Amino acid sequence: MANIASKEKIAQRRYDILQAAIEVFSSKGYHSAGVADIANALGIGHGTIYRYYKNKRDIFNAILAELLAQMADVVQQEPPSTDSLDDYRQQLERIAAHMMRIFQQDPRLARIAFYEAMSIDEEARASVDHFIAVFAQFTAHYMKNGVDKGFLRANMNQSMAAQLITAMIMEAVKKIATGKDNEADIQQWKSEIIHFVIGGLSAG
Amino acid sequence: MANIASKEKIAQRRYDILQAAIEVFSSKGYHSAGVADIANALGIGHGTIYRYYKNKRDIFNAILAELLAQMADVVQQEPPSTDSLDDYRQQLERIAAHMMRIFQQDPRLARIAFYEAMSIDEEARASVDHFIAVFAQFTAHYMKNGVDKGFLRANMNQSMAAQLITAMIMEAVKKIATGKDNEADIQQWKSEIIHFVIGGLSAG
Amino acid sequence: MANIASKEKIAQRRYDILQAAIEVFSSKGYHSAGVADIANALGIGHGTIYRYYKNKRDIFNAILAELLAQMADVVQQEPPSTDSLDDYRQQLERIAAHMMRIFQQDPRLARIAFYEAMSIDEEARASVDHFIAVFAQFTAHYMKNGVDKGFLRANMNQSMAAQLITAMIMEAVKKIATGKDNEADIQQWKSEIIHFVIGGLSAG
Amino acid sequence: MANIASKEKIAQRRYDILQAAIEVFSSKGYHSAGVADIANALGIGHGTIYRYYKNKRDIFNAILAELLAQMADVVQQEPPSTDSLDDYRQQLERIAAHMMRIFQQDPRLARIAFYEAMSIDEEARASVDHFIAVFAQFTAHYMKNGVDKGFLRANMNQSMAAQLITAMIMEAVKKIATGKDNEADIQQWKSEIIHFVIGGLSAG
DNA sequence: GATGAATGAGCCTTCATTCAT
DNA sequence: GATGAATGAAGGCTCATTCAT
Repeated sequence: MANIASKEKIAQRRYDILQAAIEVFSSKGYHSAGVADIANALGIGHGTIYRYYKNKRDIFNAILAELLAQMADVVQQEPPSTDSLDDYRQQLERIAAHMMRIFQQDPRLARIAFYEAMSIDEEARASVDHFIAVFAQFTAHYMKNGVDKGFLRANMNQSMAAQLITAMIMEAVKKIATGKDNEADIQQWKSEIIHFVIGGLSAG
Repeated sequence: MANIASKEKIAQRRYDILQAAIEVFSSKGYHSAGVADIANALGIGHGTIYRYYKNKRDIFNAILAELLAQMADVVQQEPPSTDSLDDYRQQLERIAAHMMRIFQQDPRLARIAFYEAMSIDEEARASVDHFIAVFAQFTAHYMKNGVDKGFLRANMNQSMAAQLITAMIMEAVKKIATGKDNEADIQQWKSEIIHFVIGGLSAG
Repeated sequence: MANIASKEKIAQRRYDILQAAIEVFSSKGYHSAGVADIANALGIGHGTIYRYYKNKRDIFNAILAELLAQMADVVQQEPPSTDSLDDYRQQLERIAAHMMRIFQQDPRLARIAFYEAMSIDEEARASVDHFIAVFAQFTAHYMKNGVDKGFLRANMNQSMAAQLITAMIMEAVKKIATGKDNEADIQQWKSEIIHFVIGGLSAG
Repeated sequence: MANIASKEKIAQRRYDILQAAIEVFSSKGYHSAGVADIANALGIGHGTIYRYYKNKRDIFNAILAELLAQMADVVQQEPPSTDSLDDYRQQLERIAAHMMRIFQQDPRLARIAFYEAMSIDEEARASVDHFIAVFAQFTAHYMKNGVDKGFLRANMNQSMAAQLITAMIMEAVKKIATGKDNEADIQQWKSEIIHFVIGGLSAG
């Protein structure tokens, strides 16, 4: 029992550190932020941090992993295929909405994933790139399904198209995280993306 | 005469340092790269660097400024308006091609502009963001023209649409810089973007 | 309790660093001395120094402030006025003796206050100059009292006379700190100063 | 002939550099001043300086040597002995006046001799100290003469008294150089010093 | 378990000096 | 003779990480 309580406490501490680190990394940037800044934000000794994370880099990893897992959920919750253009449109809307919601809830994550992670080291960048690639692969998969079923046009480079759609979604995500876009704006971002995708991809 | 020769030499040295810095910054990242690395790459003393640039940050600024100027040329060389959907399509193609060419010629610049610059400090990030915003404004302007002339649909958020187009172009640019895409791939990227834009925006 | 012990330790460390810095600054000079020299003298890492003082200059400031405070005590412990030439003579003796004792105990301080401080920057110099000025003002004040009470001659420039007395005391101080003067020498220095002052200032 | 002209030119250049160095060293301080600052002040290349002086330290040496020589003149022009208290008083006045004039003409020298020189290295400090000692020895010599001839009291430490007189003169010199004392002030400084010395030393 | 004192690798930057032109 | 480009020693300072308490 004590063990369980202890485990919960540990988990809580790890979580608290992560939250503080998100705040610190997103406001000062990974390189300018010090481990001591994170500890200060929590009112704990900075040595304590090292009892929960191997090092500064490890904290960032944890943030990133958690965020990427959250983002991965977006596609994993989707049915692997749709049966009509309208179905696909709705799926696209759900995915975009879901993705935007993550960053609307915690806009600081956008800076961490899209800016800081890209300049720490090869591994961090690869980690994000890999997620984006996987996301794009899902998208490509949806499109292949649409082509196979005939509701999307065949003469496209599915991979590239998927990457462009992904880029549009990510762009909207960044803008929503960065700016002060409200719910109506989010609807518009989705609407504009849908226009491009449906208009650009639909068969005939 | 001596003065002219000297000025040329100085310009050459500044250029050499910039090139070495591009290599070093893009391969190790701004933060991990030292001024000494740049000097070593050139086989000169690191003190010499400071005769040509105020400090490490100043070198990065120069790289960024040069690159953004090059990118700004892309839209500044374009006519401010087009008269038909086909004209617009061609303009879009030119812009995308031009932009991709810059990074195809020196792919290292992509990492510098899109990754490193975002994590150095507020100023560097703002500098890139501002360029992107201006670029998107040009795009928005082209679209307003199309709406006014009736060859683009009126029911769009011009600003958002412009930003999404910009995001697609930048995405293609990054991919071309990062990957080993050849001329054919570049054609395809353009083609896919055109499909999205024309399909998604055209009237009727 | 732990806190108190900690505070004591911190105070001790600050004191140790100050002592080492006095040694290093007085033997090599402020400019030639490195923070690493101070750390080496203590057998500690140089980074440790920065936990106790903001920077090299701050260490010097602390030494100087401490010394000037000690010197300020000399006059602040004196009664503001005396009633006879003999009283005044005795006061002068006390002041000179007190001042000389400070530097006899730690001769290295003389170099720091009178030589190094003068060449670090405007602020350090002003700091010493200000102290000297205040000291001279006290002296001038004592003299005005003597003139008012009639035991010192009226036809003098009190400010200048005070500055000259101060200069004599400081000169003796420097000589005592620099040389290997013993107790007897100190008595003589005092005696000679008294001769000048009493002989030069006494009324009638 | 060409040689003579050349020698004159060289001498002129050395002199110009010295003057510029006096300005630069006295305004920024020896350590903060760069060789380039001196060259800039003259509008010449900083490499040129090294054709006239071995190094930065050598320039300072030259300034100091020149100044000390000038100061040495003050006592060397004096008769080795005087025959009455009044003669001695007049000699003292001449010496003080002469010394003050040097620094009134070029107040920048005060900072160089009394402040900067003390913190460069052992040699520079020794150089100034040696001059002061020699100056004090002359003064002591004058006093021994006075004691021998009976117009100065015998019960004094001639060396210390001489050093105190020297200190007073140097103090007045510094004040005159630092402040904006006019001719009348200079007279007063002399007057106050005389009062101390004559009052403090005269026999009976 | 928590703490924060200690550490030193590492990096930017300055500037006196040299020397090829 | 004059120049200023090049150099690299030198040093101040930061901060991630360790570990004794």
